[in-house]
Amino acid sequence: MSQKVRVRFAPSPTGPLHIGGVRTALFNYLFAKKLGGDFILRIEDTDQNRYVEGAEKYIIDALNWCTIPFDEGPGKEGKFGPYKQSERKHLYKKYAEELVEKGMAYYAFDTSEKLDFHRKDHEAKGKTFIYNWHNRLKLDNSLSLSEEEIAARLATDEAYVIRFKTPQDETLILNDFIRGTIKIDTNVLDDKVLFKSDGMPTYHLANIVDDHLMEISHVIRGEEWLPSLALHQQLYDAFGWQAPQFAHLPLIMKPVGKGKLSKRDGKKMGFPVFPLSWNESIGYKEGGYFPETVINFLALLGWNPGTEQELFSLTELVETFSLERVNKSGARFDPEKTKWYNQHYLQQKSDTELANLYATILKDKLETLPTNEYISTVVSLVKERATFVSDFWNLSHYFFVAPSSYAEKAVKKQWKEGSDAILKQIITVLEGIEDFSSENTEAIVKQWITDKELSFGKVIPPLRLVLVGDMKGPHVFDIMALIGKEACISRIQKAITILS
RNA sequence: GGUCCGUUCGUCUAGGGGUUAGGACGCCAGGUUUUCAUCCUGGUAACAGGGGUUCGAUUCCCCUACGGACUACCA
Repeated sequence: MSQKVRVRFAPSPTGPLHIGGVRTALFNYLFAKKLGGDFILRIEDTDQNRYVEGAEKYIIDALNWCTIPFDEGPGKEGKFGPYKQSERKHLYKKYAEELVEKGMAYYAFDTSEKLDFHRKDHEAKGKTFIYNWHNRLKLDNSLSLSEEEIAARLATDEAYVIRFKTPQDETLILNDFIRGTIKIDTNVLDDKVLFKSDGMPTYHLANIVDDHLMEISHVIRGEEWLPSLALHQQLYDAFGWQAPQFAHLPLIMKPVGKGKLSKRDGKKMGFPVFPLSWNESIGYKEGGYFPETVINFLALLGWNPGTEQELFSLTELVETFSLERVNKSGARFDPEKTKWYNQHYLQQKSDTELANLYATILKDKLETLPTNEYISTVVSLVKERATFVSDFWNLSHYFFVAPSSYAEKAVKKQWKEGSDAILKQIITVLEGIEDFSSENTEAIVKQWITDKELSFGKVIPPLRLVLVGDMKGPHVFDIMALIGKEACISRIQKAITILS
C-alpha cells in the first residue's frame, strides 16, 4: 500500500498548548515533511463544556511561532474540511447508528447518577466498575430491554448514549510503530461510549471517523492514548476501514517529582511550559527563548539521531528524523539544557538582529536611544556572555549610562592608596589622545605605564572599576573607545570624588 | 485495585552477548583572557535487583522492585 503520508495534530481547545503537545505536533510535522506528506491541524472540540475562549487561536499562533505550520486546518481549508469537529457535528451520528445496525453497538439508557452509584459502590468494595459483557445484560440498554421497550424509549425524548459492544473472549493483536506488538484480552475492556446524549460524538468516535475521512495515514500521538488503541483498532475493523499506522510517543515528565509534565508545573517551578504566554503563565517566547531553541530541545526529548550531533536546525531535523529512533521511555524535562540551547542560538544571531531586539528593551531604559550602529557594537562586545537578549542590559548598561555606584567588593580589592593620583594623571594622558580607537589608546596608555614604571595591575583594574562600576566586561580599551573620550574623563573625575 | 507501557551517569541519551560502557547538560579543577564571561583541556558520575540461557550478559528470557499512562456521556 503506497498512500500519501498525511498526519494530524488533534488538540482539544481546553487551554494553551503545553510543550508536550508542541512536541507531538513537531514529531508529526517532521515525519510528514521527511516523507513529503501533509501535516493537518484538527481541533477536537466535541466537549462544549470544556471549551476555552481563545485556546484555538493560541494553538495556531503557537504552532506558527514554533515554525511548524500546518498544511490544512482551521483557516487553511483543504478538501477535507471543516477541521473543527464542532463544525462536523452532523457527520458522526450515522456512523454510530451504522454500528448499532450491524449489532456492534447498542443504545444505553443508564443515567449518569446510576452509573456513578455503581462506580462508587464498586470502589467501596475495592473493585472497579466496568460496563461490558459481564454486566451489560443487567443494565439499562437495548441489549437487555425488549424491542417494544426500546422503541418506546427512543420514541420519547429519553436520553441515551451509544456504546460499543466489545466482543467477548478475543485476543486483539495491536501494532504500535514504537512499541511493537501488544496483545489485549477483550474481556478486560469496557463498552466505551461512542455517542453522547447531547448529540455529540465522544473523542473516540469522532477521532476515528475524522482520521478515516481525512485519509490520515499515520497517527502519532502521546502515550496516554495507548490504552485507547484497542478500542480504536476495533472501530476501524467494525467499519471495515483500513486503520492508519499508530505510533505512541513517550511522555515528557516533570523535571523533579513524579508524573508527567503538567500545565501547572511551570508556575510552580519557575520555567516556561507554554510556547507563548497565557494569562500569568510566561511562555518561551516571552521568556526570551528563540523558536530554534524550543524546536531543538523538544526534538531531542525522546528522539535522537544515533550520532553525537545535538544541534539541529528545523531543516536538518526534517532530513534526519525517523520514528524508528524514537525512545520508548518517558523523558524528564530539563530546563537547564534549554538554556544552553538558547545560548547557542543567541550566538548564531547577527549583531544587527540582536541589536533590534535589544533596542525594544533599551527604549524603556533610556530617554534617547543611541544609533543602531552603537547598539550593534555593544552587542558584539557582550553577546558571548549572554543566554537571553534580556541579559544584555546587565551586561552592558555602562555603555549607555555612567555608573552611579561601584561594586563594594571590587572597590575593596582594586581601589588602593594612590589610585586616585594615578587616575588623575590618566586623565591628562587621555586628553592628549587624538585617535581614541581601542588600539591606539591601549598603546599610548600602556606606553605611559611603562614610562612611569608603574604596574599594569595598579592602573588597568581601577580604570575598569571607575568606567564600568565593577570588575566585569569586555576589553577595557574597547569600552573606552566606544563610550568616547569625554565620557571616560568625566567618569574618572566622578569616581575620584566619590571614592577618595 | 485492574489493564497496558517502560527501566544505562543527577538529567537527556549512544551502545549492544566479550567495549577502558561513548556523547551532551550540570557540577568540579586547570589553562587562556591582567577583569567577568566566553572558549579550551581534564575530572566526577550509570547498565534497578534476583534467577535463568551461555564459555561469557549491561545486552536475550523469566520473576521482583520501581516508575509511568489509562481506568468519564474529558480529550
